[in-house]
Amino acid sequence: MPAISPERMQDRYDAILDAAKRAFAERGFEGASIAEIARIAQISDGLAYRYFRNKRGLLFAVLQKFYERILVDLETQVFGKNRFRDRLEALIRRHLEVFVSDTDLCRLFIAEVRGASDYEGSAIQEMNRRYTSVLVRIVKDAVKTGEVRSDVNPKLLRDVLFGAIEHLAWRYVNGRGQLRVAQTARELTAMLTNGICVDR
Amino acid sequence: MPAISPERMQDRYDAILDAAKRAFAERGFEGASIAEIARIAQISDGLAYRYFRNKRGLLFAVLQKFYERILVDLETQVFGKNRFRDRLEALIRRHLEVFVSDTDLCRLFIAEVRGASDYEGSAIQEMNRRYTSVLVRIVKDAVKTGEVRSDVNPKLLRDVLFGAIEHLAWRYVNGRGQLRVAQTARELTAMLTNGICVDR
Amino acid sequence: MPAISPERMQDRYDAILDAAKRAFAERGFEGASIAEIARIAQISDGLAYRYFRNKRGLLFAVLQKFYERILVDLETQVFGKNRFRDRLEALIRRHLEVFVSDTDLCRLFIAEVRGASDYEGSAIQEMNRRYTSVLVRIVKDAVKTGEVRSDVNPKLLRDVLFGAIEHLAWRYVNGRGQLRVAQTARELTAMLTNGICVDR
Amino acid sequence: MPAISPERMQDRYDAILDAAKRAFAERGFEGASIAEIARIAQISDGLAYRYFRNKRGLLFAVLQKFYERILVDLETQVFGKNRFRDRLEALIRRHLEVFVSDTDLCRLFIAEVRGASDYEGSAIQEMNRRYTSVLVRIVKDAVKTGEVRSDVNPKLLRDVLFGAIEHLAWRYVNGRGQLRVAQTARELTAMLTNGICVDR
DNA sequence: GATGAATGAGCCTTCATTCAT
DNA sequence: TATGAATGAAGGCTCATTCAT
Repeated sequence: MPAISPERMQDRYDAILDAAKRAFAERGFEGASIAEIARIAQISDGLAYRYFRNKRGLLFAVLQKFYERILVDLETQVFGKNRFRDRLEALIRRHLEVFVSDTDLCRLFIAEVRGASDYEGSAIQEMNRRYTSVLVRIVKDAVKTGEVRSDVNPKLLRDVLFGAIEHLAWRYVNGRGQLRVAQTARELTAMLTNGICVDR
Repeated sequence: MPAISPERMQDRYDAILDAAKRAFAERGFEGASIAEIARIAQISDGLAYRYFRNKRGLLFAVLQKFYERILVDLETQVFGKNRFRDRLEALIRRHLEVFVSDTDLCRLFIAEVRGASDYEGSAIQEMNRRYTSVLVRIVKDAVKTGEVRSDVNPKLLRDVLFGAIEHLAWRYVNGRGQLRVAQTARELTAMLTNGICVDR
Repeated sequence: MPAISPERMQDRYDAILDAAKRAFAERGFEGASIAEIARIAQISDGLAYRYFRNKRGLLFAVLQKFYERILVDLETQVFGKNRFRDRLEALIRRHLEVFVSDTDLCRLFIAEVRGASDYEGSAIQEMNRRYTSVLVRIVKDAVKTGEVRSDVNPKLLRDVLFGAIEHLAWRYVNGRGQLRVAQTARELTAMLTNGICVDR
Repeated sequence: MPAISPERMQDRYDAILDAAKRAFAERGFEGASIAEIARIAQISDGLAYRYFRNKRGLLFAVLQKFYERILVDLETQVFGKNRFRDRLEALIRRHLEVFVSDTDLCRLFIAEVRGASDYEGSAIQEMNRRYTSVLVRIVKDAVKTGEVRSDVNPKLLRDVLFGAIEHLAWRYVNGRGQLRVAQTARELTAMLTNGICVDR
């Protein structure tokens, strides 16, 4: 018989994760302290280290959970459509929406993790790969159906799309300007599918 | 009458800046210490605070100087061409080249400054604006000459292009993969000018 | 009626003691943790505190058991001889052998216990007293038989002998140099019995 | 011109060293904290790290200074005599006196340094070597003059003597029993020079 | 102007021990 | 009896910044 019930352990785990999410979101990784997180979660400092390897592991767990959630959402939205253009626009829209609904977590990932050395080979990187591979899959499908030209480089497109969105969402994430989700999704879809030049 | 000549002051300034550039490039902002920078520049710790407000100001000065240099290079390359496609490809190629020639400074900017709160309203941000506005200018010119469709959103294109390049250069900056400058410039130009779809 | 059989309790006790012996020997007292000992003994952390007062008590129990073993061995060897010189050499040889066969436990005792304040009045100290009193006994016997001068101070001799051996064994215990047991026993016996000076 | 005078630096250095000596002596190495030492020396915590590498370095510096002092004293006393027995007795007496006059430093060295891994190859070890080599020197001299038998192993004698003294002084150092310096010096000298046996 | 000594706040982590289950 | 979750104190060290010289 364990000293505490599995339910309570799970509650603790969730409480710590939630506290960390809030603290990291509000103050960033460096700015937040284990002591603060423990206080919010109403646990002792040391207990955090029983549930998570260290402060960094806590950050990764927060983002892991985040990615699990948005990955399911993305797949649901994208594969609910059949035509490539609809799928692409759905992907763009959904991805933009994440920046609106989870602004702090997005900033956290971009600012504190994606550029760090321990990102390489991490579980977060694997989640990111799965997330962006949704685009690669729909492009490959569309090449088969003839909707997309066969000489298109899917990985370049992936970089273009996710790089572009991150770039334009960054202003919003940092509290300046707004993010017109539907309109941007339409425009970006058109730009990528049709190109910007008059004649070709 | 100053105690030291203006020339010597400038030398000092340059020496500190150069030392900071090296230290920040090698160890990142947090990893570098004022003591180390002072040692490289062969000055005392305290003197650094006479030339720069604080460690952060030193970082900004390093990147300011960097931006001044690459801005001139970009304009030279881009406006040396006449046709829009050539200008676009030149811009992309030049921007990619910067990631190759100044890898550390690019990582520095992306990882340590662009996501920070003090970037907003800073001189660095202004330099970044000037740098990316080169693209906006050539697009507007091309709309006038009929090379680019008039319904293209220049700012969206700017985000797409610079976001895309940053995204694909990030792998290279972090030491994994290589950066095929010429080929990527060609492919990306084609993707943006022609679009990815077969019919439109 | 106990919840577990006395046999099982004894097994537990022995398992913990053995685990502690290994952990302390490998990492020293500070370096070893209760958690590690519990893991080796396949018990929980808390259970260790039912069998031993605390970490320190565990260490003392380990050394207590050790002393019980070497005390019997020493008496067997020493009192198997009749002449004083033979007894003395046997004692020295046996004592030196312990440093070779139980190097880690010797270091543990010397480094972590003998200099500590809680050694005073402890059961370990009592064991040590019994161990060293073997020398005192054979000296007193030898004074009666006329083998040893009656003005010899047995306690001073005890300090000289055990201090000397510890001093010369310390190098060996710490991994530098070797310990020539038989030769050292002979030389040391001669030095103490005959003295170092030519005339007297 | 330095920011503070060399005299003031030396004063600081001495103050820290003295504070450390007191703190270590009273509470042992672990028991003393940098904060406490800094408070006694009336400096800030951080400043201690400018004068000494770390807490361990501080301890070594304290003992280094101690050894320098007692080495000079020992040589003065020992080489003030001519005959071997007088020299030996002077060495023993002087060494015993150190345990009386600098009890805490002796305990510090024995308990906290001599058994530690960083002692090996340290400056302290070198000082210790010089200190004990005084005995080796007088023995070799005495072999030449015929006072000591030529088959005596000087290094074994060194271990016997210093090991013996440490052993018998340990009780005193730990506050139990007293240390009869003159009497012990006489007895020990006799024991070592004449041996303990009646006939040989 | 230049120095570098001095400051002191700040933070992660470990681990012996307790106690609810 | 046994578990192991929970506690929480404790401390060395770094480093940006200031200021006396």
